[in-house]
Amino acid sequence: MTNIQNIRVAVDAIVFGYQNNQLYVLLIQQKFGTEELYWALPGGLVQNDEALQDAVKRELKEETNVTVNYFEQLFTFGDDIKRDPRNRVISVAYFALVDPSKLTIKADSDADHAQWFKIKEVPPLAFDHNNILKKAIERLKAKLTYEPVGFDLLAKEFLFSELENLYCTILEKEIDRRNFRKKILSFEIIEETDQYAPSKSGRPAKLFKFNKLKYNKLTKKGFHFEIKFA
Amino acid sequence: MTNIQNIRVAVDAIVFGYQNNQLYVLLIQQKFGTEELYWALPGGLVQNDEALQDAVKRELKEETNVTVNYFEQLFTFGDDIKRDPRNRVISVAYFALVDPSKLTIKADSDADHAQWFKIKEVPPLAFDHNNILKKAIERLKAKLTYEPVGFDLLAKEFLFSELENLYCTILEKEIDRRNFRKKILSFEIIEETDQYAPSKSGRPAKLFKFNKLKYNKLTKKGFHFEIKFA
DNA sequence: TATATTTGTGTAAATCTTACGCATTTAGAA
DNA sequence: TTCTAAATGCGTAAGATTTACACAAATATA
Repeated sequence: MTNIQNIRVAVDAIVFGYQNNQLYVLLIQQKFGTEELYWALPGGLVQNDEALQDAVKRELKEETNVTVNYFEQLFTFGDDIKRDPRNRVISVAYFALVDPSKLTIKADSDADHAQWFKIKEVPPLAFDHNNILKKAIERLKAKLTYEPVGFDLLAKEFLFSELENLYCTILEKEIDRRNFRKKILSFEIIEETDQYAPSKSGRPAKLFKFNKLKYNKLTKKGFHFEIKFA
Repeated sequence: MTNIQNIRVAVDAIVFGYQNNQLYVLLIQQKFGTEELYWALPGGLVQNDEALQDAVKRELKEETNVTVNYFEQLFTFGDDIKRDPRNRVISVAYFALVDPSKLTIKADSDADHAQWFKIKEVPPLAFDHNNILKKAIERLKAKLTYEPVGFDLLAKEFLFSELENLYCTILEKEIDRRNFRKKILSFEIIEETDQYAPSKSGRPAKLFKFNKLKYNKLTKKGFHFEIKFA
C-alpha cells in the first residue's frame, strides 16, 4: 500500500510567434531513444527547489536561448501513463506569445537545434506533443476572442491591417475590415501614433499601439474585451 | 547537476453542490502534523500506474464516499515550493459539479470526516487550499456564463426560478427574471415536462429539464451558449 | 371572498451588429 | 503627366439583440 511514488514532473513550453500572416511555434530537435531524431516542444524536468513557472523559463532559455516574461499555464498532461514510454512523467504545459523580434533565434551552443515552424508545417513530434500543441492552439484561438492577446504577437507599433490579418489567420475566419476596425477602436485601448508605415502600394497606413495601462484600468471598471465573428 | 528529482504529485478535488439557494463545497477533516486538525479539499498522492483523473476519483471516493463521473482539470499548483511544508508536492486540482441527491453523505468508515460547507462559511483550510478553492469558484462563475453547467447542479427536473436563483446566488448579481427566462428559452435546450412542482404559495410552476443531446447537436452546428448580465 | 405570492407572457425603446459604398492616398504603369 | 491598381479610412441604413418594464393567471391562506 505504501508504495513509494515514482513519477517525474516535467514542464513543456508552447511559444507562439507571428510574422507575415503566419503563426509560428518554437520547436527543438531532441534525441529520443538511441538514434531517432524528433522535433519536440522545449521543456524538461523540474528541479526540486524550483517553481514550475521558473522551470519552463529556464528550460526554454537553455534549449532555445529565447527569454519569455509571461507564461500561462495551459494544462497538465498525466492521464496517459505511457506518454513517455521510458518513465511515468507528467508534464505541466505552459504557453507564451512573443513579438516578431524574437523570431530570429540567437546563436547559442544549445539553441542550434531550435527552430520556428509554421503552424501548418509542424512535423510529427515526440511523445504527445502534437496533442499538447493542438490544445495550445485551441486556447490561443479562444483567448484571442476574449482577451487582447493579439497585441503580444505584434510589434509595439503595428498596422490595423496586421491586427486584422492576425485574427483572420489564426481564427481561420473572414472578417469585415471596416466592422473590425470600428469594434476595436470602440474599446479605446489602442492609440494612433504619428508614424506612418512604409507602404508598398496603396494609401500609407497609420501605426497604432496598444495601451495596456488603459486596458487594465478599464478592466478594473468592469470592461470586458470581446470580439465575435459571424 | 543530475540531482534525482524528489517531487510528489498529488490531486485535489473541488466538488460543488447547490441546495436551497446556497452553493456548497465538499471538505474533509485532515490530520496535519501532530495534533492540529484542519479542514481540507479531498485529495492525495497519485499512484505510479494511475491516470490523474482516476486518482481524483479514487481519492474522493475513499475520503468522502462520493462518486463523480466528470472532473474538469482546474489548475496545477506547484509554484510555491513550500505549499506543503513537509515535502515538495505539486497538486493537480480538479473540479466537479454534483446534483442535490449527493449532498447527503453516505455513511462510511472514512467518510465520517467529510462534510458539505456553505461557500460563505468555509473555514481556514490546510495548505493553500483556500487559494485553490478561490480559483475554482472563479472558474465556476466563468463557466456558468459560457456553458450550460448550471443544470449539473440541479435535479434532473427543476423550476425556472431555481435556475434563476442559482445564477443570482453564484454570480452574486441581480437578474431580470423575465429576460433571463426569455434568453434561456430562446436557446431551445431545455424542455417543459408535464409535471408541476408542489408549491407553497403562488401559482404552481412547471418543471423543466435540460436536453443535453440537443445541446450537443446544436453545439456541433456552431451554437454557443452564453448568458451575459448588466 | 379577498389578499398575498409566485408564475407566465408581452412590448417598446435603446443598443449593438451586420452588410455594404465610397472617397482618399499612395506606387507604378502607360 | 495621367491613369490604374491597391490599400486605407470613414459612414450609414437595416436588422438583430438587449434592456426595462407592466400586467394577467393560478394557487394558498386568512
